[in-house]
Amino acid sequence: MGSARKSLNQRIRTEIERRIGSGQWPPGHRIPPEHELMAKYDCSRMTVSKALTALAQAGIIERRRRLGSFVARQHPHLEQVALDIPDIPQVVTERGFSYAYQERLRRLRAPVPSNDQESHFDAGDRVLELHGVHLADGTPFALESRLISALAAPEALGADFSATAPGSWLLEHVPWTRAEHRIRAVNADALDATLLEVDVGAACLVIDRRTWRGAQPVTAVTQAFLGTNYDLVARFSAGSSRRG
Amino acid sequence: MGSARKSLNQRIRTEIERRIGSGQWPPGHRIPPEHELMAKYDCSRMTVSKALTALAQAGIIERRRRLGSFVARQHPHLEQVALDIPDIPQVVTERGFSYAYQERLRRLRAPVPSNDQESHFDAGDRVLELHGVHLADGTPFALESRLISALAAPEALGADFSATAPGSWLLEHVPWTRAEHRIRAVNADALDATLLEVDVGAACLVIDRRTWRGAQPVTAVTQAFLGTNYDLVARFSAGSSRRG
DNA sequence: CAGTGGTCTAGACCACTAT
DNA sequence: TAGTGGTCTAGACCACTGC
Repeated sequence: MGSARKSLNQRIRTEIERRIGSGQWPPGHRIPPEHELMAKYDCSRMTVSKALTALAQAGIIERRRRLGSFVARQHPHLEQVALDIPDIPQVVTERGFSYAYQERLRRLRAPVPSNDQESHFDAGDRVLELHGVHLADGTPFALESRLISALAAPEALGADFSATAPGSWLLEHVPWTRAEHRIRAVNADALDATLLEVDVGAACLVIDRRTWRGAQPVTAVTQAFLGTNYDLVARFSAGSSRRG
Repeated sequence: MGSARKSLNQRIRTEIERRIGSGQWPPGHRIPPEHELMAKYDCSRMTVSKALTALAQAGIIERRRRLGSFVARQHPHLEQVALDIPDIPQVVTERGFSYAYQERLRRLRAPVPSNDQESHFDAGDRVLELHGVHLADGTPFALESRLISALAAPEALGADFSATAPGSWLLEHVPWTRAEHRIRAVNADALDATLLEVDVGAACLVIDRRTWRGAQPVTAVTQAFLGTNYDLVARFSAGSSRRG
């Protein structure tokens, strides 16, 4: 791939990653200490340190005082990969279909603390409850039931979601800072089956998402996709953890 | 919440994150330039730079020469969250059950290029095909069918997987550097249902995983969980992207 | 041109920990 | 005690880009 147009600390990082990726430096292998790398690359300690610190933050190496730096024995990414959470209108459009959101229910009510999906809302809060169907060329693509905090997003109460689906609207108006997701597989019940136009019992992929803005709960949403319609994709590449 | 025991650059980072998380600095807001932060915290530019660089790498702010640093308008994490991929023996053990892997099939064969899950293997390669059941206290917990490249892991051919499940064995012997995952929902077919001891048609969460070591394909595995048995969990917190 | 970030230097002091 | 990483300083030069 490319070359030269990188900073020195980036080149040091890349070279170490290459040795690890090729197996030349197996898990547990000791990486030369900073002063050796300083000599090898003829640079200051800060530069070496920047490269090694980045590798440590990415979980590729482990650094221990007095002992040195080592190729990580346990890939932390083993259990953590980047998951793409779908923006449904975007997914539908990318597949070449026309997208539409069909609202089925809208009401303002108090949150029910005993319900898992809404237990994070303030007792004094009110939530806008929205049920709807995401359509691709007029055919049901996914079901959505959502709660929006009136405290976090008062403008949502009067918003029109026929042009912009609630999820997209929220992203623009109330960006979140924290999110939790759960991914499940369920058999479609009678209502699901009717709305999705599938047989009762069909396997559906369900995503539960809850978001916060700081400490303030923003939304809780459950989206159901027909199993044969949609897969989630996740991946991990050592070295390009972000900005890839 | 802890305090004091943090480095200065960490405290600067945390304070900026707090202002962003609270909405005090909304998306698009300009963050004070480095020289102002140097004065405010009475420190050198390197220290301020370290804090801001970390925030930029986490996607929380965007930095542009001549213009300054700004709170990111579009959360890159919107569509990317950290997903925990389960290590099945660990999950079972954590739930307080005894774990066992029961091998159902083992054979060496050529990869079938037309099959999606094995198309990444070299035509000249041979794959060890393994089918098995993960048991929790003797009860089926998950099904697994796996292919292991003989080129990447020749020692696997003679390995005994009764003590260590194939996945765990591979982690120790042939760490991967790249992985791809697909998550689906399917209805259990007759065989699945028999092995998992559930009704035909029960919704199952299926994870397809393919891994590489550098350019060398290592393994392809499909794991099926009973929908009511297991949920995947993913989350994102701005600011504690790792190590958290 | 001037203001900003990107990177680097050549030191320094401290914390930690195997020996 | 000695070797290692963690952090910081007080500068420096350069690249980029809006004015």
